[in-house]
Amino acid sequence: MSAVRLLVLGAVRRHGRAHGYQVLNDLESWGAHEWSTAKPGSIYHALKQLAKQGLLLAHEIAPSTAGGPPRTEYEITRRGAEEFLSLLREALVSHDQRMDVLSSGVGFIVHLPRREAVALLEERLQRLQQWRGSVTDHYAPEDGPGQLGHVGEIMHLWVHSADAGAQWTRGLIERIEDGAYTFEGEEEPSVGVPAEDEDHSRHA
Amino acid sequence: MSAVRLLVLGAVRRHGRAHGYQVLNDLESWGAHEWSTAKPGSIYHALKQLAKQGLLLAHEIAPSTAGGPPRTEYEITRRGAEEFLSLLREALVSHDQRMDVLSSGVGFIVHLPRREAVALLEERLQRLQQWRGSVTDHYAPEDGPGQLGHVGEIMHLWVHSADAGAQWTRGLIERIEDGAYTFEGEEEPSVGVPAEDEDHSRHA
DNA sequence: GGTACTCTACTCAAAGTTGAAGAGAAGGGA
DNA sequence: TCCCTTCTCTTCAACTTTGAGTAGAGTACC
Repeated sequence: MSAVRLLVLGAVRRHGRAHGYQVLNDLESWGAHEWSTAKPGSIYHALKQLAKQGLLLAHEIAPSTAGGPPRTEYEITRRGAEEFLSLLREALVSHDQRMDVLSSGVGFIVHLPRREAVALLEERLQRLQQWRGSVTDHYAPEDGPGQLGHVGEIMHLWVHSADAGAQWTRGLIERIEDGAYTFEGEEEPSVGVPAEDEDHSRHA
Repeated sequence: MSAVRLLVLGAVRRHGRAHGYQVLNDLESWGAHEWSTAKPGSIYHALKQLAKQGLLLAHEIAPSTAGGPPRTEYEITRRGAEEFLSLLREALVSHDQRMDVLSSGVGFIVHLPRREAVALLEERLQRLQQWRGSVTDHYAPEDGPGQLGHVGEIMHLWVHSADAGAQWTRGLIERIEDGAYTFEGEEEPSVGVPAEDEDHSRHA
């Protein structure tokens, strides 16, 4: 899964209607050019592909002043919005070793209801755990331990990073459960709100 | 930088001469199919490209039994070996958010002299540190802290992962300095060796 | 001795990514 | 006014990656 689709879809969604350069600027303002593969080429390409697949609707705009490049505005479709949510869920849940996917997911996390966000992050924890197990298995089969030599350092690296990822995820879950940020369907900025009624049965 | 070139070059180097399928199996035996993008398509493609660029030499093998696909064996060239070392150094040093590059680097680290390995990892530490700084800068400019909202979680994620990476790197440096593993130019399996004479001026 | 499975070995079209470049408009100073 | 730079907006060729497909050869069962 590439982060670009999620990023582009999310950016267009925010604007209602946007052309490539706006999307570009949006992503830049989020710092996305630092941590993702979203460069002009990829973005314009993604816009075209998404339009071809019916997830965006392309409107050709004839430039009023005559001259200038033919610009195209894009609008998100119903299917596009669905795809956005589905990519977002996938990004939060999956242990994809590429951090840009996760970062994008975090960037859009407030577009989900608070409860779902927590549930997805908990699913993420489980998958991390499971993957950690599969790594240690793969590198310590029946030949006994310590036979690996320096290649065992690769396993070490992955385990270390899985643990760090899990720790970060737990921190985020905690902050969200404590009422940080404003999620989909919530109105008030949640500063110092007491536990909400509908929320007292978390972890159910 | 893609991990595939390094991986393929390293695999061919080990064998002296290898065809695509051997490389594939090699990588699989290192678990590389789990943590890298090295799939059959990428590997065959990389072999062809590397040959085209003069880093590998292609030998067409006419199949003895007549029939079967036309297989090609590859041999590493002098320039290929140089490129291998250069990619390896880059992989160890660069903070490339893709872990497959680092993993490949670790997998080949013993093909460098012990001293150089340590030096490169120390360089890596510095770069991580520097990058960590640039992330916190980007997300906390002049608008005062705490204005970020949930997007600040992205920064949190990156900082967390930079710290985890640094910690792992320090651990590896320590193990290497303590004599673990056998590096380029060393003969004996280094169990319990005392500090070597040529090595007492590390950190110079 | 057929048929089903797995292993060896490679190819290809479609999609994604990179890095550079193109071309008009807008500002600003000599 | 003319030139220079910077900003807006997009395209393109070259390269890489993906995911599925092709195809022969061993082997193993019943």
